[in-house]
Amino acid sequence: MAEKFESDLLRGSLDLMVLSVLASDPQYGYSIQKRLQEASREKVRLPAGTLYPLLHRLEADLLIRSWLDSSTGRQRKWYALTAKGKKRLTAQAAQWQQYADCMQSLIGNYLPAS
Amino acid sequence: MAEKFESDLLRGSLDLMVLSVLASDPQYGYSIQKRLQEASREKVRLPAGTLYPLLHRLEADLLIRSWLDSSTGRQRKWYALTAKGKKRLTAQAAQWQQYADCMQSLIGNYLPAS
DNA sequence: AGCTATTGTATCGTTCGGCTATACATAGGT
DNA sequence: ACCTATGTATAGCCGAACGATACAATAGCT
Repeated sequence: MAEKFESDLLRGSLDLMVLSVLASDPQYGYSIQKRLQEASREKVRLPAGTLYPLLHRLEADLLIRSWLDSSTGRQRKWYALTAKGKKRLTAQAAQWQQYADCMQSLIGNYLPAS
Repeated sequence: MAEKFESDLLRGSLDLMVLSVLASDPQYGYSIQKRLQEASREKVRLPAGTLYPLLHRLEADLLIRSWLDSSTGRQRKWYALTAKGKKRLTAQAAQWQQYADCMQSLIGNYLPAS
């Protein structure tokens, strides 16, 4: 129970996960981490060394934008989806769906009876 | 149409794909390549530089075993699942299903109307 | 006979993302 | 005083997927 997914499984999907978390409302790094953790029932636990470089990449690609909030004593860096990011989210989600369908048809026979 | 999946999406799933292709009957490298290509409707096209190292890894892990067939003039290297490989296949398939469910719940809202 | 595409296996070096380890700082509880 | 949780960040390692390249036998065409 609560054993993490293999790292390589996440590869190529983490961007999509983070974009989807940011879709509903702005978040800061740590809250993204917690949300993902919660939404996946502890199966996705992004180490800081994964999360922050990822956010920097997304921002460099203009998929998200950020601003600092120092008003709360503890400094937080908030992130929000850009228009480009929203487009990317729907595009990536659609592609992921196709990919999942493909995998499903390949491995369907070897899945435990549901 | 027939545009390939991004490489990173495949990452961590390729092992599973190949194992599933080998589950029904033994195959040689080139036939695996073609089967996967066909089963995915051209969306998965494994380059030789990906496929052969992958097969060597699986064999080193004792998930598959191989033998040469030189009787047909053109030399082929056949691969078959080992008992360990079969177990790995079902385990990986189950894990993938969980992962897919997790992704689904995350991105479900941003999927095009089905 | 010569040419080309397909079949078939293999390795080298590059690229790039996720990870561990490390660093630093504030807040709250005991 | 100490420890945990919160919060952001970087450096360096590791390993898988890839493009390029190599080599060889076969099939089909003209």
